[in-house]
Amino acid sequence: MENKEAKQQHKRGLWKPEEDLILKNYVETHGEGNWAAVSKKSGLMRGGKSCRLRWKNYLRPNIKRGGMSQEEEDLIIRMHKLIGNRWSLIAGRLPGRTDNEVKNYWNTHLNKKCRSGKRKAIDLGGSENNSDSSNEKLPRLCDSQSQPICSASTRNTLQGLEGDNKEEKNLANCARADDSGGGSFNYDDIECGLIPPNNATFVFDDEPFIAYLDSFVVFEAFEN
DNA sequence: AACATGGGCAACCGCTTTACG
DNA sequence: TCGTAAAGCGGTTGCCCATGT
Repeated sequence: MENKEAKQQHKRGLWKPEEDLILKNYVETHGEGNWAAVSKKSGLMRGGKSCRLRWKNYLRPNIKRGGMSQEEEDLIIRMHKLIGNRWSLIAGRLPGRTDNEVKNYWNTHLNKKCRSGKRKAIDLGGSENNSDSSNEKLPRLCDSQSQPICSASTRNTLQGLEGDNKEEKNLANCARADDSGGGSFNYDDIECGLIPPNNATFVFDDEPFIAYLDSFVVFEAFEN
C-alpha cells in the first residue's frame, strides 16, 4: 500500500498530453501491469492507481470515445436490469467502452430516463414452483413446445456474458437454461453456485424475471 | 457582461478480491 | 495458512463548460 508520504508526492488532477504520451510509450514498451513501478520508472509523478486508470480508460488501444449508439444504450439498459450496477461486466459486453464510461453514461443519461419511467405490472403467470401469490401472474417462460419466448438478440446478449470468471459463467448458464424448471433464485444464490443451470428466473428488486427473456418484453418499464 | 446553476465527465477514494511469498 | 501488496471495482467528488437569468 502507498503510504501518506508517497501519496502526497503523487501528482493529481487532469492528465496532460505529455503525461499521456509518457504513459502510453511506457506501457507499449513494457506492457501492462505492475503499475506501482510505472510511476517510478516512467518518471511520471502519478500513483500506480492513477496510471492504471488513465491507461484503462483513455490510452488503451481500441478505446471508443463519444456518444453511445442506440444499440449500446439498449444493451446497457437491459444488462443493468439484469445485473445491476456491475459496470465492469456491462462494459465488458460493449467493445471499446470502459466501466467508468458506462457508469457515467448511466448516471447522467439513462438513470434519469429510467427513473422517469414507471414499471408496468407484468403478467407473469404460470410459474409452478412459486407459491408466492405475488408471483402467480408470472408469464409462461416458454410456449407450449417449451421454446424460449425471448428474442434471439437477448439470448445472445446473455449468452455472451460467459467469460473467464465464475460470475459470468453462472450468468451464462442461466442464460442458456431452458425453462424446464421454472423455479426462481436470486443473485446471491447464483454466485454461491447453489442454482442449477436449468433454473432461469431471477429475482431482482424483489421481482422475479426470466434471465433470457428480452428485457423489453419483461420490463415494459418506460411509459411514453 | 457578470453571475448562478446544472449537466457531463474525469479522476479519486476506499473497500474487496486476488496473487504471491 | 497467513499476511501483505497489487489490482479491480463501484461510489463519490470536483472541475469545466454551457446555458439561463
